[in-house]
Amino acid sequence: MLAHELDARKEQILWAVIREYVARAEPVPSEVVFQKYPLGVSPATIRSGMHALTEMGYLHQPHTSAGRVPTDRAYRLYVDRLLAAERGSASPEGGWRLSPAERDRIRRRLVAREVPEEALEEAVQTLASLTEYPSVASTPRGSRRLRHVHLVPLAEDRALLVLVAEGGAAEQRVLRLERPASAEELEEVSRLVSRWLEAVAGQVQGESLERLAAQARSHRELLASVVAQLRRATAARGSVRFFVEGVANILKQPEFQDVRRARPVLAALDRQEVLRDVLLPAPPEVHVRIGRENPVDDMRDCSVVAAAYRVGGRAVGVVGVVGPTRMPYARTIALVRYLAQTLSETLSRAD
Amino acid sequence: MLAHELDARKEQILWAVIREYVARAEPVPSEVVFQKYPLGVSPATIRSGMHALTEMGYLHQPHTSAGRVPTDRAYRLYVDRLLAAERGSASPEGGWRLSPAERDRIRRRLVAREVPEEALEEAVQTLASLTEYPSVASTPRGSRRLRHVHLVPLAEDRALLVLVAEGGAAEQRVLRLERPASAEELEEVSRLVSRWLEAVAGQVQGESLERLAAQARSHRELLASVVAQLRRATAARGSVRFFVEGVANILKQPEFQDVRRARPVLAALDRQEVLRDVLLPAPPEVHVRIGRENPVDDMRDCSVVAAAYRVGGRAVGVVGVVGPTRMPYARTIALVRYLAQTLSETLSRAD
DNA sequence: ATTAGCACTCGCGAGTGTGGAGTGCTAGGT
DNA sequence: ACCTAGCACTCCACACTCGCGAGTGCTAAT
Repeated sequence: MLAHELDARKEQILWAVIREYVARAEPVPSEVVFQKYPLGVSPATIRSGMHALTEMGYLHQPHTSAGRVPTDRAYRLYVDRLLAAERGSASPEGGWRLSPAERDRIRRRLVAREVPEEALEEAVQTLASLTEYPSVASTPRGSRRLRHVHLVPLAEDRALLVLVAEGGAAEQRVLRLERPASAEELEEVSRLVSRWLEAVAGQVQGESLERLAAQARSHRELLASVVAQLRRATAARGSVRFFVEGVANILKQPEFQDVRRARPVLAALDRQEVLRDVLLPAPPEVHVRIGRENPVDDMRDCSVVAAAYRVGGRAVGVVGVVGPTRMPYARTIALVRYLAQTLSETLSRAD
Repeated sequence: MLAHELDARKEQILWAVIREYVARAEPVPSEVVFQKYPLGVSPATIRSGMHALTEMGYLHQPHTSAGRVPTDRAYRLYVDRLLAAERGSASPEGGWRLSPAERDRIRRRLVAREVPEEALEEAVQTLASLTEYPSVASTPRGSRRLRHVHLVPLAEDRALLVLVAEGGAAEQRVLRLERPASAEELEEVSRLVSRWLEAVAGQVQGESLERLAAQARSHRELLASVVAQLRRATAARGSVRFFVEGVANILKQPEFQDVRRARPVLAALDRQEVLRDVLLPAPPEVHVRIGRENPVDDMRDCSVVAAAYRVGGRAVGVVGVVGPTRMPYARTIALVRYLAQTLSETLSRAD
């Protein structure tokens, strides 16, 4: 930690190297910075700045006669500045505005997706095609509070159990009946359970469910099945699945031309538990994880940009992309943020 | 087509080259065949046989001083023989028996998956881990015949529309109500629509739905929403999604070490419409598509082994794997077949 | 018809040389 | 004190050669 503060010139040089490297994917020499970025000083001076930045850990030099490459640390500083600048002013200096055309494209693809799954699928597809990175979304984590249940007769030996959660999300389970039940009986049990759910304010817990089962002897078997399914359902509601799209995009990136680099990343994207670790601890605002900041070692060459989406004001899931650390952060952040926001609106409307 | 019939020796040589190439992933020289496969003739004779097979289009020689590689045509012949042999006898010569341990592993992972989605997810995961190839399953194509519907009150302005299809599969949609409806009204409309569905034997078509809407003036708006959702739902029921798992596996294969070869395949696996083309026309029995037999050009270096799974006797979806053409077909076929069968049982039981 | 022997071809990896890119340093200028 | 031009130095990337080894196809012998 030689110097936390970079003087103005070093910062200019650093920004230049980052921008240039993001575009070229190759080490950036002083000459290029000199020509493309009007810093008003000669290549030699730029070199000396780059030298200092290298010692400070912001730049890396693959070998003696190579240009410089930004480190994770450089990107981190850059992104922090970016986000700070955005918060600072309405029309931020370092910010990025999506073109109206793109905004429109996103909106169009997401409106009128009634079924949440479809909306999510559409969302990751859109994100993957706009960013050209693998894109991921988690399924909404439903409220664990159930509001009421409904039993719908299907056949003599089967009924459909409809669970309605707080917020209106519904879910269904097929119930096998040990002995045939009349429509009236089903109706009665539905009402019984629903009333009870209201009574305990929707908080369903194992033991209380047992008590309920014990209470109503007359419908013993039927209630037992319902309880069993309720328990499974509440357990399952905690679990999250992921929609992933565009994994092949990662192979377009020059840094992943070597299969040995690409495979760990692709393998990680295949594993649900990895996605959980990488994506889920995303705070409501846009979140950026750069290189080794990722909790999974296989992702050390990647950055994750993610944002939570909301249903009815509550953050219930996450959308994001996984790309190389060399990434146009401003644009990616803007895209992910806008997509999360649009998705939130879509889902809140449908639900 | 110089000779459709291969004499016994040529066939022996061809089988040897195939088996050896599947194991080594490198061109097979006559010497290796001579040492590992007791054909009772010298390398020189084997060479002459290989030469003939090359002219017949069953083997390929990458360059002058290289061994031989099987062509698509060779694999096709091999697989045809394999399947024919299986049909011929109970304990087939070229057949492959899964070990009891593996059968057990498959069964264990699939039993007691109530929700079809979970079962499919589990199925592709299992298949991917056993074969080490990308694995795919299509969601069950539901019957388009609806049996009855149920409206469940959610809030003042919303109701849940539960659609029950022939066979018992159910599906739900959230209905927004333009004006509040009483529980009784919902009940009445449910019954109305259901009765009508029975009347037309569950065959729902656009125009008839219109007529229905016209009939019952008293619930005009409510019916209109229901009809709209019904139409969407029947449209959606035709659509199929795919579960894909283990795509990174393809990068383990030596033939896909070059990103330029791997990318088209991974990109194809990302595209739903490609999966549709490649997988869906699978007849009930196990189906094998080798190399250029695939309808998609990007898959020309791959083979697809797929089998339909059934619910209640009706083939409703497909599971399969995508691997290199160099593939242990006997084992892969056995795995896919057994998995499809087990999945069928699981789903038929749950549904 | 099969086989041993052999000449021939071709791919592959090691080793080498060279051009060029980009730096770091230093001496001199403002 | 800071900047810059010039230059020596380092090291990579690429091309080129060379020789080895692998595996074949042919031929002549059985």
